[in-house]
Amino acid sequence: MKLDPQEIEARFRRHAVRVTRQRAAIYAALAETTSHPTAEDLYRTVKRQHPMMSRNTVYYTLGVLRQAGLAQEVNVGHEVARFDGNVAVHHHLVCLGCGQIVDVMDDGLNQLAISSRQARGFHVLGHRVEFHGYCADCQPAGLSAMDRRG
Amino acid sequence: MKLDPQEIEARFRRHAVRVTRQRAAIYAALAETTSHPTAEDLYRTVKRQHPMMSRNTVYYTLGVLRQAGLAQEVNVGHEVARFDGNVAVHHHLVCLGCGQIVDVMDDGLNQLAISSRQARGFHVLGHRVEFHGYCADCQPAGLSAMDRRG
DNA sequence: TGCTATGTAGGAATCATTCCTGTCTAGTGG
DNA sequence: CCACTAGACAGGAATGATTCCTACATAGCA
Ligand SMILES: [Mn+2]
Ligand SMILES: [Mn+2]
Ligand SMILES: [Zn+2]
Ligand SMILES: [Zn+2]
Repeated sequence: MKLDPQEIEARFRRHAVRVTRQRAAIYAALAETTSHPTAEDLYRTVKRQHPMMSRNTVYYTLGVLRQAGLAQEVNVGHEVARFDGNVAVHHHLVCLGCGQIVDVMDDGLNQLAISSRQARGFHVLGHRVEFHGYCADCQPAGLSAMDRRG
Repeated sequence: MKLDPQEIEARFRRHAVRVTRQRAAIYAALAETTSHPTAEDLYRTVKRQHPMMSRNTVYYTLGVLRQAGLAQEVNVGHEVARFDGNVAVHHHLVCLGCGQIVDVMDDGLNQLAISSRQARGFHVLGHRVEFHGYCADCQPAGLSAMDRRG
């Protein structure tokens, strides 16, 4: 959904992030999609309105947004970094075929704990769950509807 | 624990992996540790016994072992790839301070499911849970024992 | 024991990300 | 409203893990 420039500016100020055209454009591109774009995706998107935009600014800005808590990095497998403007606690479902990443909002998953015996003295701060499988468009041919049940 | 060369050869043959000194050495180094080493770690370890070993062979072999189901890649954050000779289904606990990765074997975590409403037509094959926090050696100074409870 | 598909060593190439440097400007205080 | 300065920007160079390429070696098999 389209994000009001005023709202973007308000969020930046609330998080002590300096307001610039480039940042607003990058954040808008990130926050208005649920596709978990790469830095390069954002660069291409934003370059349409800002032809002078450099990749460096995209990377730098993503770092700033991340530190400010306005964005997070999502890592799937060892592919290029993908970014998420949704900073609510949530998890992901990844298609092994086309690489798309879908949000999974599920309170149950947010409650996962680890037994203290397994915690090995760690102070655990959080966790991340990543489901993988094939999306409807990528189901391998040999996979029948029956196999898909459950 | 030390792994018998005979056992290594047996596993290779069972998984239709050609037996070479280099592979046996790489697999031994990987399977005898629980530290989830990087390719570079394995290269350095194995190079002591095999001075001619090339990095390429390490990468190539890790690919072969992975396809054969004798190793898996573990990705934490966007750091360099780490490898795991433990192919049983299990999860990980990552220290945000020193980067160490500890195995978490917990049947409960292996049972996680996703509601069909959230599955969005995906055929889900598996999932991965990654806990993060600070290990005993890396607990931030400001963190008291009280905070650590729970 | 020889053949052939595969593996290996070493070096070049790739490419996402980071680093560097010289402008430029948002925010601020006078 | 103006000037100052910390921080942001563009563009290009550097980095570094991983992959690619190629000529030589060897495991597995008849
Ligand atoms: Mn998300
Ligand atoms: Mn493990
Ligand atoms: Zn797909
Ligand atoms: Zn630690």
